[in-house]
Amino acid sequence: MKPQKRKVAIAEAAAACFAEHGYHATQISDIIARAGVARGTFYLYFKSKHEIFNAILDEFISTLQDQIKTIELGADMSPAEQMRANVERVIDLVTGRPEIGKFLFNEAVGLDKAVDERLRRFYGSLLDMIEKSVSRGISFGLVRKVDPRVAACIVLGGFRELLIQSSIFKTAKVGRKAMVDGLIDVLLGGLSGKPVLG
Amino acid sequence: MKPQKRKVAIAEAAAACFAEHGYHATQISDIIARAGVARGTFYLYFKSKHEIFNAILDEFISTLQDQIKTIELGADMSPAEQMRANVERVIDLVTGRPEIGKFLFNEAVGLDKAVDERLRRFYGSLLDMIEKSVSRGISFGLVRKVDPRVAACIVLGGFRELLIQSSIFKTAKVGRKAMVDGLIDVLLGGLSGKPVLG
Amino acid sequence: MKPQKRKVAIAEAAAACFAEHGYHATQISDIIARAGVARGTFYLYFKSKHEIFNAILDEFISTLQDQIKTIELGADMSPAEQMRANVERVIDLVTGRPEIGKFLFNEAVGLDKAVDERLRRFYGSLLDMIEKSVSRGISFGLVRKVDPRVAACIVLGGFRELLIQSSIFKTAKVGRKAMVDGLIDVLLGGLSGKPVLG
Amino acid sequence: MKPQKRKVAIAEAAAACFAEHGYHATQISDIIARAGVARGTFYLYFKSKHEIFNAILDEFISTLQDQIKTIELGADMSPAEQMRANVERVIDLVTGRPEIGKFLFNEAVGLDKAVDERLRRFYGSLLDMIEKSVSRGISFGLVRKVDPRVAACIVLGGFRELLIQSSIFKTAKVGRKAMVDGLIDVLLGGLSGKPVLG
DNA sequence: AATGAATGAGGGTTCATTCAT
DNA sequence: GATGAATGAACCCTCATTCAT
Repeated sequence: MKPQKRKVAIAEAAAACFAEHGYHATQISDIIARAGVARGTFYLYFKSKHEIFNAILDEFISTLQDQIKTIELGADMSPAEQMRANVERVIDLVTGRPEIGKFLFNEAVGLDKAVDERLRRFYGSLLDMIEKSVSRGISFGLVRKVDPRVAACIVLGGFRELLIQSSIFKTAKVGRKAMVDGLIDVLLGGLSGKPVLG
Repeated sequence: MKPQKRKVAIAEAAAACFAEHGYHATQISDIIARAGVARGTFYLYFKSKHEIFNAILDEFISTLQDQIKTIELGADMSPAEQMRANVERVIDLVTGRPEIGKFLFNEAVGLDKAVDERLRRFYGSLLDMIEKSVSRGISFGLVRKVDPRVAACIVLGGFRELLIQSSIFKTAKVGRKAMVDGLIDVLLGGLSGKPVLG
Repeated sequence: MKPQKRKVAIAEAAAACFAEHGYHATQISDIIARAGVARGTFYLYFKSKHEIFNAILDEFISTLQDQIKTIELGADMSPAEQMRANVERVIDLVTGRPEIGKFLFNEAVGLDKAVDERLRRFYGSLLDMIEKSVSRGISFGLVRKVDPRVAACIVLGGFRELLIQSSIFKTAKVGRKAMVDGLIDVLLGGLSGKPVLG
Repeated sequence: MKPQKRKVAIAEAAAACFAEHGYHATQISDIIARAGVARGTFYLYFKSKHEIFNAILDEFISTLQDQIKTIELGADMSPAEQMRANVERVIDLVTGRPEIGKFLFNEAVGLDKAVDERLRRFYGSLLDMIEKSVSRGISFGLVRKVDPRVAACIVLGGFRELLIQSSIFKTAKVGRKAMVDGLIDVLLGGLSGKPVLG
């Protein structure tokens, strides 16, 4: 097996272990057993348990990041269509590789200061992006006058919870289309039957 | 110091340590140093590190649970007022005792199967509660026809993210009133200026 | 309760615990629970776990010792009768207070150098006593010419094993009379139907 | 060093420590210091202190057991010769490896219920074996009519005590031949010059 | 590159003993 | 005398990492 292939195989084994049992409950023994390599081999490819975790985290963050495109106003698709496309890509990614969701939404939190900081920055950048889109939407009259930061939190948190419940925990039995439609419907249309706050 | 007081003191020290560094990074030595007791004293009050963590988790869950009342239709307050009161109580709790938020929103996830299951059930029950409220709201014409489960996820996840960002991470500099108003405004009124999806 | 009575009560509780679970498996908590006294009270009467064990051992050794009288030639009873009386007294003691047997035959061995040494000396003195009796018996023509030390070992070990099996483990279902008769019969008469070794 | 050799080396170090200081007084540190391995290495070969103790106990029991052959009537050697051969083999074993005697006669008693039970069963099976031999001896007229269970206890206990005193404690300075001859002489011929109890 | 035996720092827990009340 | 909360030294075991082959 080519070195690069072996490295990927080990990383995949590790990702599966981490996703299944979490960082601390995963031992190097689990990873090498799953990857079918010897203990020493593991350390030929990764300096430490910590390092492989971070490498996986990096890759998952950027993979997820890649699915999310900034919403442009003058593009081919309307902003709503762009938003829908973003949502669909993320849903498809997490549905297809649930370990990414487990990693980024569940396991990696509270592990250590550095990891926490990375995740915080990642979600912070998503929030900033959403906030900016909302602000621009407001200035173009596409979005109601709402607090952009608050709205961004709700969009991000709401979407994440929906993904966790439906794609990871499976407690919300919602199909892909229903998820996208429902998410957009609720976020854009709101819950109230009539205008709120006057 | 009375035994009960000492037990509380140790639990508080532990909660602070767990909130600050997470479960694994917290050593018994940290807890007893913070509580100012000897090693043996800790085990006089708690059987193990695991047990004290669970005890704290239990208490935090029920404290948080206590802030959330089922929304009744025929009560003194209107459903919207009841919802606002719930939101305010939770915000006040987490603002006043941020370690509760850290515990329930961050640290406790991915620790061990039993803890995960407990948190999942807790959030599951919140989701069920919200879902039911939404369903009832729909049947009474107070809420638009939306997917109640999807809506519940968005309400829960949106609220949680807002709390995390504003009360814990402080990246969203939003005051209490702005949080409540913003949350209710966005969730009930939606983002779109005009009706969406027809 | 009078101090002396309390001390005895604690010692009895300890003896029962030691006999039942052995030295190491017995915790101070077990002893005080059984004696119904507080932890501090225990240390008012005994300096340490070690000390109470030794005190009990001492008492048991001397109680057992008291049952064994040196066999005198010119006494009222014949040497055989004196031997029988010794055997009967020991059997009665161990049958009536099996914890003495457990202590002296089982638990106390291998605990620590000092205890081992005490037991060894105790058994050593018994061996010496028996050896002397055998030697005198030989010189008076009451006992065959045998190696007195070897004979002493066999007498002591044989008797002890019989006691252990019948009075403690109950694997040899032998009544008191059968024990005494059997022991004396085998030891004095030997197993062989005809003269051995020429 | 080959793994199997290392395992044996650790076991031997442990056996020496246990024989010298007993189970509880022996620390893992003692064993690994004696074996010249690191702490982790110990646990590579044995799951726990308890396990290595049991492993050694097992081996010693079966080694001892191997020296003792059932006495057959129609064999090449006479029953008396077979008995003598058994005795000689056991004496040689315990003399050559005194730690076996310490283990089986001393240390392992009162350690824990399971160990006690194992030893009890081991000695019980020896007793049964001896008892059967005595019974058969009686029915063939080779042995006097005695209580076979009582006789078995005396044979076993007498032999054990002789071994302890001569090969382990060295308080009975008896050579190998004197031990065998003395033991057989006393057990078969008895102490009394004339028939006892009629 | 690959292996897997060896390492040892580190942490959770126990329990005999002390001491203030 | 009596109490029982507090103490802390001691010890077993784990597991990420190393290194000789």
